[in-house]
Amino acid sequence: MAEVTPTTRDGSASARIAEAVRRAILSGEHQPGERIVQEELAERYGGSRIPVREALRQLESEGLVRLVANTGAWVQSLTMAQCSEVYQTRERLEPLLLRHSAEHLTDEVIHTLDGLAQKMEASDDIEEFLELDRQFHFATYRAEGTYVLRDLVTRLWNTTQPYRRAYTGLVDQEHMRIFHDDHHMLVSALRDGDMKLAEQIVAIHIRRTRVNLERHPEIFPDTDPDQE
Amino acid sequence: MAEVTPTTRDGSASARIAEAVRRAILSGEHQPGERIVQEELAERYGGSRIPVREALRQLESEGLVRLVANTGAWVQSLTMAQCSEVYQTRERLEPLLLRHSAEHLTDEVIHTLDGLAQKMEASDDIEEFLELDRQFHFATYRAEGTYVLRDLVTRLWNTTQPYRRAYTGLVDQEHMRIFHDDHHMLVSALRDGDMKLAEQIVAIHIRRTRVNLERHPEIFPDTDPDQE
DNA sequence: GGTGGACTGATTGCATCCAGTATGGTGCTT
DNA sequence: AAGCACCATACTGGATGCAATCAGTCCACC
Repeated sequence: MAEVTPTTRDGSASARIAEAVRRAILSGEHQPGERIVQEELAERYGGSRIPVREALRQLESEGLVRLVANTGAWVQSLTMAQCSEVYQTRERLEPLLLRHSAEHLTDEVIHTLDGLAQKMEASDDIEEFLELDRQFHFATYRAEGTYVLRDLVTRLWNTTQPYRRAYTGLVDQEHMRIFHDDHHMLVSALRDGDMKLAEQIVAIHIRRTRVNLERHPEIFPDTDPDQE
Repeated sequence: MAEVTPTTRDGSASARIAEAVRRAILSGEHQPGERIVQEELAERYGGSRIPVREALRQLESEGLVRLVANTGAWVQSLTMAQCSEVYQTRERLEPLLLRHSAEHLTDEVIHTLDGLAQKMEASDDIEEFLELDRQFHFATYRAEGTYVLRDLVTRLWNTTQPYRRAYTGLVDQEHMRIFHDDHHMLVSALRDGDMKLAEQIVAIHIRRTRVNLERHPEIFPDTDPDQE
């Protein structure tokens, strides 16, 4: 999986564990709402509970894990409203990030994008599809120099990953067709260097996905047990 | 100081320390680039280094602290480019947050806003000014139910606080006049229920501050020692 | 039979202790 | 005198162990 880590600066155990748990959550190995026991992670990744706890703190700050004092940790689950909120945030931020990336989108990058878009269209495996989709969009986000915005967007993608997975399993041919069309249109706009259009396409693409997600309340938890 | 905590869910030592250090950074007690020694914090807040380390991990994730493995922790410092990036992000997000808050902006809230705007105009103390400014804007952000977006905005405010402080000390009468006018116009638009205008004012207000900040490169660190 | 309370097992939170690593200073070499 | 290597010190990273807290269960009582 690519582009999963928002902010890792050291190679210590706690960072390693944070990365591993993050991947486990994003890959669907740990489902939203699932309990996380410190000692299990410690044993699994070979260490004591100390680095595990630090990793969980970090993941909590990233919105992937929910900690309750003296009680435990759970994989964060979002209500539909919260998920929608994240998507609305992405609608605003990703066009901005794309704009910052404009100068780095060389012919070579665009060629890669084209390849990814086609490969995605040929894919019939959900996990592969999700991974390609992620690679595609982040390939367009190459803003360099500073990383605040890309980190932010990465986190937003991460927190909504489980619902993207659930939704992808439900989507019909017609919507999938439109989804792929968006990608091809984006590649085309970028090839023409029409950044204004590209930004609009990204915003619409995200919004389209959000609206579709909102049509499937069944993939979200029924009640929202006061998880602030 | 109000509205400082983005995501605190427990009352344990590590959460208490995180809160205290966060406040110390935001209040200017700890300057960007300043070294943070775990043991000093442990002694100061009464505890061992374990909860201190967890607190630092959390603050790192919030962008207030920078950790380097086996070396130490520093108060995060931003380059001008990074600071500008945060402001551009705010330009996109705060109007969205304001829109979500619309239904909660009762007459009473607007009266409070008006009071804050006037009090700010009368203030000649930088710290008081900064605090009032924060209170003013967050009083307009009352979106309830979900908190992702408000947490995000809180974090963005937090990471740029030191530079807002430095800039406030430099600003001249003319710019200050415009700054206050923005606030009064915002109150007026909210009073009229003209949310579209209100959103525009917020965006312009943030952009104006960003542009002014960019005119003062001297408040940012000269070099940017590869702090990713 | 249902409800309330006490107990027990499991798990978290934290402190102490030890090992590993980076930094700064000193002395030696060229 | 300048540069380099080495060493000592201070700090961080992690493991173990103990106290505190929560959840789930069983039993008594209504």
